[in-house]
Formats: sequence, C-alpha cells, structure tokens
Amino acid sequence: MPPQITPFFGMESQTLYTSYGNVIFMQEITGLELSPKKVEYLKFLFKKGELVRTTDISSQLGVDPSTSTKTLGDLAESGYVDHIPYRGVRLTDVGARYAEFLINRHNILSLMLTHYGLSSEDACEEASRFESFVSRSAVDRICSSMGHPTVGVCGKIGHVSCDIS
Amino acid sequence: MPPQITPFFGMESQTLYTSYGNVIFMQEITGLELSPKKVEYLKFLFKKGELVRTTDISSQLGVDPSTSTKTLGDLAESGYVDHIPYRGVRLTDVGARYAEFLINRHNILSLMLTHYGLSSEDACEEASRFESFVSRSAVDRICSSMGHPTVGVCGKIGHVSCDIS
DNA sequence: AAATTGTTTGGATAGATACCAAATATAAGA
DNA sequence: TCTTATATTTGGTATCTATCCAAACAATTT
Repeated sequence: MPPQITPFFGMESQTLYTSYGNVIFMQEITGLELSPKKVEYLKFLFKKGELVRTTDISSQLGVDPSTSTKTLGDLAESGYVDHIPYRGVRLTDVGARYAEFLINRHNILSLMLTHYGLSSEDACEEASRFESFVSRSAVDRICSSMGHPTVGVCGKIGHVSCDIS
Repeated sequence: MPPQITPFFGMESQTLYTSYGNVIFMQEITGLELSPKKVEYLKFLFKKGELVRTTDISSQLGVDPSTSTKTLGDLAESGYVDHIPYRGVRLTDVGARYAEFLINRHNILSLMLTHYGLSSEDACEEASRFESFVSRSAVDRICSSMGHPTVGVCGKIGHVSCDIS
C-alpha cells in the first residue's frame, strides 16, 4: 500500500496541499477533481454538518446503502471525509472547504441561469446536472462579473473560495 | 436481434420520431441523449460535412482509430450516422439536424460565458466541458433571452432548432 | 440473550472511454 | 497482377463511475 495521499488547504483557499509520504505537493484546485455524484455527497454532507449516517445519505441521494458506503470509502481515501465504520462520516477540513466551494459554485451557476429566464427550480436542476464540469476559474470570473452576489436562488453565496475579490 | 430503432425528425424540429418495428414513438429531444464524447464526434462530423474517414476523426479527437470505430458503431446503431465499413461515416438526416443543435448549443453557451468576462478561448473550452449536460430547453431560453444572436464566439448560431422564436 | 435494525463486504453488472495486437480490407507500387 | 504499404476493424482487456443484491457483520432495542 502506497503512502496515503492527504489533501489539505493552505492559507490561500484556492490552493490545495497534498502530502505523499514526506513529500508535499502544492496544487491549484480546478473544481474538476470530483465526479458529479461525489459532488452531491459532499454538498449534502456539508449541509447536514456533523456526523452523518450512511442511511441518511443513501435515502437522500436515492441509492442503495451499499452504494453510499462504497462512495464514501472513495471520498475517505481521497481525504474529503473521515469514515467511522458503522457510525457515520464527517467532512475533513479539506472536505468542508471544498464543499463550500461546491455549494458556491452551484449557487452562482443557478443564479446565473435565472438571469436568462429560468425559474429557480429549473435553474437549480440544470446547474446540478452540469456544475461538476465547470472550472473554478470560470466560476470565479462569473462570480466577480456578477458583482459577488451574496444571495442566490439556491442559498447564500460566500466568497472565501473566490480568486478575485 | 430486436428491430432496429431508427430516429428521425418530424416537421417540428424539436421533436424526434422513433420507429421500433412498426410502432412509432414521438419524443421531445432533451439535448441529453448523447455522451460528451459522442457529442464531439457529431459536431466534428457536421463541420467536416461529407464522408469522413475513421482516421480523420481519431486523429482530430486524439483517440486510437479502434476507439473511433467503436464509437462510430454506437452512433450508427442509434441512427445518427451511416457507416460504410472501410470507407467512412456520414451523418444521417437526423444526425445532421441533431449536430446542428449541438453546435448551436455550444455556440450559445460559449457566447454566454464571454458575457461574464471569459475569453473566447476559455469560454469555448469551458463550454466544451459541460455542454453535454445542458438541456435543450435551457439552451432555448438562454438563446431567446440573448435575443437570438446570430454570431457567437465559436461560430454562427442558427435558430432552426429553437423552441421560441 | 435474542431479535431487529443499520452498515459493510463481496460479487456482479452496466455504460463510457480507452488502448493494444491481430486480422482484414483497400490502395499503391512494381 | 502480385506485393507491399496503409487504413480499418475486431477481439480482448482495462479503468472509472455508478449501481444493485445477498450475505455477513455490528449495534441497538426488547
């Protein structure tokens, strides 16, 4: 088994540090590191806060508990969550920070869509479908171009994760 | 082997008719019927026009020829292209119409992004990443909200495929 | 302690995408 | 035409994501 990769954030919130054994890598987060479903997991976990049970997640995301166990295992391996078997999962610091970005991204993109006549519901649904493929830099630019709105149609928008302020 | 599904367009271009044996289904096209890579294939084929060789496609899309042969097989099975073995592929009528929608979608989305300060190149790249997950109805609304622009940053925008005119 | 409920593991499947090596077809050169 | 070169396809395999089911296992409740 290779040394565990453990991502963590640096002072600048758009940078992610990763340790591999005793070597440290610094990398920009692109916003494209997680698959659509994993993005859903992280957003859900953040909204719940605290220790979340497998069944909570599986029922909320409409999948079998065994599916969520597996996915949570992946997220744990990547350092986004801590998994206490038979107890539940909790976001790590990195996971929570990353989830904040994910939620902001969702909120910014859905807000953007309402500017083109989509209803809040449609905008939200639409954004959920494609958001995982929108880069952080694009989101930053959209956000800044909209004047860093603090309220979206799907919730509040924070700006800790923004490049440009 | 089940009877071949053959999609074709009706008079209203946002509707797709599908025959299965002697039964005919009418279905709205959602814009979500093709995977990202298949969208690339169709857009490329449309831009080339005429019979396109497997190697053209594979070199352009940066994949092994065997990969493009397989993907083209899928597209042929779904009725978007005609494949003449060892000769090349050509879009069917349905494929060409669908590809027009795909190209419009790309152009509308990338144009939209430039309104938020993204460069043409970035907008194009960004749109390419997420466009497959944006529904036709959303594109229609964005298009109409932008006043049905005829020129985008990635090429001309037609409106045959638009719901609202 | 036994039964119920919640969780995990193992196995299997499916779709998307990809490559390689081998077989086959077409085209070009001699 | 025969041979060689090039293009294409086939078959096999792989990875990643996502899923489910059944069985094993842990925790909780009665």
